[in-house]
Amino acid sequence: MSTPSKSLSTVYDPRSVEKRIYAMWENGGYFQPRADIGKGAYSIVMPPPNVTGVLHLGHALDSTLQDIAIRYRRLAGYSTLWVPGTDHAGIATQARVEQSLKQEEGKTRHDLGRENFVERVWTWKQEYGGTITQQIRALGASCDWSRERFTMDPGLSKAVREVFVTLYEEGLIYRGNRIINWCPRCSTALSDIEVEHEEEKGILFHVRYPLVDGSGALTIATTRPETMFADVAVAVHPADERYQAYIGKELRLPLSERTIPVIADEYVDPEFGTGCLKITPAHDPNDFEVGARHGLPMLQCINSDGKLTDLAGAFAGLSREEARLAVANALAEQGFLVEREEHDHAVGHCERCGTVVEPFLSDQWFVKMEALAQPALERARAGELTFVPGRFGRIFEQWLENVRDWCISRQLWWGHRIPAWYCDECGAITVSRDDVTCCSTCQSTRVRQDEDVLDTWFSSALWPFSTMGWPDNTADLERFYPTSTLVTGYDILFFWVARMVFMGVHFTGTMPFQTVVLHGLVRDAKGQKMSKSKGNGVDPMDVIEKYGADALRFTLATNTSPGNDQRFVWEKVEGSRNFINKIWNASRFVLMNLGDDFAPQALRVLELDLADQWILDRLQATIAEVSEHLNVYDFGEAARAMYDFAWDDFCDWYIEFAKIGLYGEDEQRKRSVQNVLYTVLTQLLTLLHPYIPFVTEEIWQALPKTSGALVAAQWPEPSTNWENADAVRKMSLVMDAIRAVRNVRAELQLAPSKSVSMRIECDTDRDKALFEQVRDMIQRFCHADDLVITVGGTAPVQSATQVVTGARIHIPLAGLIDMDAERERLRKEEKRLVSEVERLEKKLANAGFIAKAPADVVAAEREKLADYAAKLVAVRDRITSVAE
RNA sequence: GCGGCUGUAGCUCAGAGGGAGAGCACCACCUUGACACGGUGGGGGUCACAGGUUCGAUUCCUGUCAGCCGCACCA
Repeated sequence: MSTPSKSLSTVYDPRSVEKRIYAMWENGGYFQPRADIGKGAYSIVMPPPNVTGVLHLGHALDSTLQDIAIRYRRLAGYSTLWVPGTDHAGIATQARVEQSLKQEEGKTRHDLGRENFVERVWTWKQEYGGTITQQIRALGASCDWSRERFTMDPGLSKAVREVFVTLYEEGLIYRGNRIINWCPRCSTALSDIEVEHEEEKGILFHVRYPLVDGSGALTIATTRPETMFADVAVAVHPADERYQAYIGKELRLPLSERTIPVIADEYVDPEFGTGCLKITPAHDPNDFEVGARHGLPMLQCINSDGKLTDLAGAFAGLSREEARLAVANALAEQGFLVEREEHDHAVGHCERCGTVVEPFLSDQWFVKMEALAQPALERARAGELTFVPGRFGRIFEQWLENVRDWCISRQLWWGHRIPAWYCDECGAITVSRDDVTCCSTCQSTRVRQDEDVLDTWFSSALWPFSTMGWPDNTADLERFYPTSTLVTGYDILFFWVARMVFMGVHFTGTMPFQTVVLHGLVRDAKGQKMSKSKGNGVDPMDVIEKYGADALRFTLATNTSPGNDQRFVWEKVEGSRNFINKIWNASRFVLMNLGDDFAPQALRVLELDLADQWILDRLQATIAEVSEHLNVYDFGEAARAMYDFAWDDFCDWYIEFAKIGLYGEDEQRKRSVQNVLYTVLTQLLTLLHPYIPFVTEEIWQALPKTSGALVAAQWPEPSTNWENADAVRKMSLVMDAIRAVRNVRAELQLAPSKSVSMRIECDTDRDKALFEQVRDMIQRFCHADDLVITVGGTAPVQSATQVVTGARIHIPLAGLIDMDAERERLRKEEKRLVSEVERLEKKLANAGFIAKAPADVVAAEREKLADYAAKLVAVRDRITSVAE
């Protein structure tokens, strides 16, 4: 094992560390829930990525946030379980295997046959299924791989069957001939939410349909003239005076010899188009309803492959797109086309392949939503589910209030085959938990199983409990279900979260999780969505390769704010890498200064000096702040608190203060500082561990007397013993003084290496005592070889002067100082102070403010005014004494 | 049409009813015994606009404008 030490590189190298550390954790069983229940159970199920997919930044963000939540609870003493797994991703996986089949062998799945094809997909899964889980490991995810699940595992398949059959028996799953969303390219039905609507420019064709009796014509308006061969009526609004006389008459459908009736239906909007609506029940969901109301026939003129049927006569065989033009032209030639009007409308596209979705009449299986949505809704409204951020709760409820039945059958081969068998003898349907060999009605053995499989989201909806062994009553289910938190992107709120909720409520009687944390998308540097087609994607594995997993994690977690998108910028990763390197080097510093014989001891308050007291106060405040943010899943804010403490307070200030004690002669002082350094570092590493687990573990392993692994260490408690407002107040004065001197040095261009003399004139003996106490710090930080501290007195004219609370700091610079510049600087300072004083005087002169503002606010403002006023007096004095 | 998000420094973004913040970029200085993936100092913002509530608003409310996103869609 490499140890950070003097002999080692000053730059942390994640590549030499991460694999080894991960293997140590995984082989050590650290990711499995501890046996003793400790503070209680805390569990998360991982949103299962596509088994044959590769990791993208969205997964990386999602996994990082989950890992932070899990590692935090593990350190805090909970028995934690994070269940990983993958999803069979029906359409995507099938499409990929079909593609390779085509490329390599020039075959289609139909050439292979169902059984062989499915076997081929399983082989594919064996071969590529491990990629993404390996990538999740590379990220450092502390999930329990011994419990890894796949949606098509026997256990989970059993759960799917149980749910399907139960819902069928309850009448909540039914088979029906209805209009569904059909993707002609994927050749399967889709649910409503798998359709993406996009605004497109279209044409509204006005077409004249002549009356059979020759007494005139009605003009309908349609964007889809190619569907007119399946028209079965023209509808007008019953109250539309223009068309009263036409209701009940027959029209002759142009381009075909059929006649269709004019009907009246409230659905028609008289204001739109011509007020006459052609009714095509098999090709439009609204027309389907109208047709059903009026008992109209359902004719189909477009097939499942998107081409026109024989019903279209001469147009049969054309694609939908070709037919639209051809039909419009034919209508124009024959004088039926009255007008072409530009018309913007939203067109549905297949979420997966982008093909325009066809409303298609077919036999499909549906989940009846009302009975499932209602109880879920009631529980959500009763506050049984917490959303972070809260606004998603309303969006979630609105969706559940309006859901329509869920089409769950897919015309694919890869997935959970629908457990329904049709009898060729009597036509009955047998739905069963076990495979069926004979009809449950007539006992015939001439039964065949439904060809379709279930929507992948059907099995995902059961994930929180199916992964735990449901429907069996397992120990895990008992202990870890319902789960504590679900972390996922807001983009699958409806697809996944909502469905888990109603399935969980229905089948387990409880919400499947208590809290849902929704994060945003990771976009590219310009704010655009990353996509393969745009080629703007960033591979997380490249980031890990170049900067380490910790840097990637820290970048993603730091730049997240609840529910909002973030942009991926390489410079941010660089910043994270730099921070990690800073931690590494601060640790090296501590290690090389502890000495070989170091044994941590309890801190003895009396031995602590001001800087020690200050850093411990800051530490406990940081612990409290980080814990509070993590408790409410505010990952970004927690990270910021740690970053500021680590870099500013610990590295920039405390380590520099510590050097005084460390390099001094006082052995006891030295021990004391070593103990403080050790305490702060170990606790800081623990705080940081959920975000940057690798580097913190690596350092932890090198620290003396740390037993075991950091992954299983203890989260620090903020200790009230370390609260020390007095030390903080004093230190902030000291730091102000140091900054003031640095400022003078920089402005007067005094090289840092050039030492100076200093004279601090205090207002009171108390102030003098304070500066005497921190004399070493001031001299070291200001590089002052000579420091005089007095009460009152007069400084030489040839000095640069800074005024701080309670004192004036003079740096005598006879001959070196441009007094004109110094006077200018003082006047600038005077101006600043005057404006502050005026602002506060105005505020305090306001009677309303004095009367109504809280007393402590008024007091604080008065104190500020007094401070500024005193400084102003001092600055003016100085201006007078340096006047020419 | 309904609903939501965003608008703060050149860039990317935090923040909060009471003196405008960070990182990066920029300028100047510094090889000080953890770190140049570093240190010190500095410049830079009417917190989109207009009203309202309040002693006090960049923060809360309403509206406007701009950008983005859901949901529902009338052919």
